[in-house]
Amino acid sequence: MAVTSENGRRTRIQQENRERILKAALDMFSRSGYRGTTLDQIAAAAGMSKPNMLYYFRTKQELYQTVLQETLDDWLTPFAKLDPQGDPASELGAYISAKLAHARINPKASRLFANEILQGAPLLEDTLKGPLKDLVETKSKAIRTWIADGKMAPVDPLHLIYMIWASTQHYADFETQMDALEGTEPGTRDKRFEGAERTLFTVLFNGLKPR
Amino acid sequence: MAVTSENGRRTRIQQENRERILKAALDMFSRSGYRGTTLDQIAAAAGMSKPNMLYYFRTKQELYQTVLQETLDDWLTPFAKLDPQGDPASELGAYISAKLAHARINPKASRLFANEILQGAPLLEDTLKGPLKDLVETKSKAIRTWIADGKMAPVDPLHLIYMIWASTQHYADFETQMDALEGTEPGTRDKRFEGAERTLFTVLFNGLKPR
DNA sequence: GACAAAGTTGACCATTTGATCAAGATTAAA
DNA sequence: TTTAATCTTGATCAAATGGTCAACTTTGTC
Repeated sequence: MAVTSENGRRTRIQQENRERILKAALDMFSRSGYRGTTLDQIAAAAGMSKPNMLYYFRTKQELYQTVLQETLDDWLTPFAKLDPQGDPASELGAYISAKLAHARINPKASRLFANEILQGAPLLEDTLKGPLKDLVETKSKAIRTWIADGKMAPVDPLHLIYMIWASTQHYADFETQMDALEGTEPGTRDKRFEGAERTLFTVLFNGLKPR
Repeated sequence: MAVTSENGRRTRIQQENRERILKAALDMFSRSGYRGTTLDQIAAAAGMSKPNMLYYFRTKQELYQTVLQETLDDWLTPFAKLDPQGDPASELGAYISAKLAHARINPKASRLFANEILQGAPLLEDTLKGPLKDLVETKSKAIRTWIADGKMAPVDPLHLIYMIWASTQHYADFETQMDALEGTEPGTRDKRFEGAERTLFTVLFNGLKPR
């Protein structure tokens, strides 16, 4: 018997437990990767027995894919909002801010995603080659238009996008390294994100000014 | 009996086999991480039996640490070469080129490193908090001097360093994503690295011009 | 060529881990 | 309160995996 009835409705308990499990799974998978995480760990973190957890997600794969899919949606949203009608400074600025906010608020999602890409993205291939690719092409076109209109310096849109992704996600994915370099006194993390935004704005805006 | 004699000298066979094992280990660990890689896989990739491999590296940990340490040295070298006496454009330019070259030629080393940081860098903590931290502080000082001398725009050195690390390493760590977005026809990869260098130079140099 | 050291591996072991199952406990609708 | 569906878990299993060992082969030195 499936855990959700045919009509797809979920009981109160299902709702709560699925949520607890997915949260625990994100915690563990984002830190240790798929193979590095055990079902026992997730079950313990979710505060229930392993068989009970497997009552909600039948296999480790299914659990992992569910977590991954949910984080991926978060990841795509801000990029889709980039508006070709706006001007580059405010649009790219808003995008950078959104990406940094995501790295600050939900670093685990970013790490899970990074982990998956590092392993060769076996489960992400379809999304990357489909929806993401389409999105990238659309946004690249917008950037090219901005350039043609003399609103920003001529740079390859693709590499500009990579640069923004890289230097924002870095604050989530490499947080361990930054903590080691800067220490972890309270407040350090917030200051870091402020500094990141200031520096990215300075470099990118001056760097992309039309000339 | 240890695999290397007390005098630390290695036989011809030891030399060759260690090298083969380390290469195979880097291949596997960089793709699948520590937990995701099995000794059987590494032994097979190295073309020898598992017990024989364990004759050269007594445990999986020891093998992993050896690989990690070797890649780490590569990672640190170009950064150490950044010369405060030079001018920012040529020094940072050379550094960016070196980092991109490293990402192009040895992406596996970069991925192994990224993997380790993502997992919380349990084995790298000492290096990060010691040698790397010292290096970062030294180079930050150099950048601050450049700024004080009016040779470049005022930006937080730490975040500038992060930005350079992020946007160069990205070309190794997220290669899978880029391949999915751009396809994998022959030549694509080389063109990508050219475009990366061009774009990074444009954005960073214009972005960091003194004003 | 003799022989000690170095190198090699099939067979095996103990532990970990994803998954199953039967049996019991809880929940909610009537 | 009854009862069927839902929820929960201890016990258990089979496969995978890190590591050991004894026996055998190869290498290099005299």
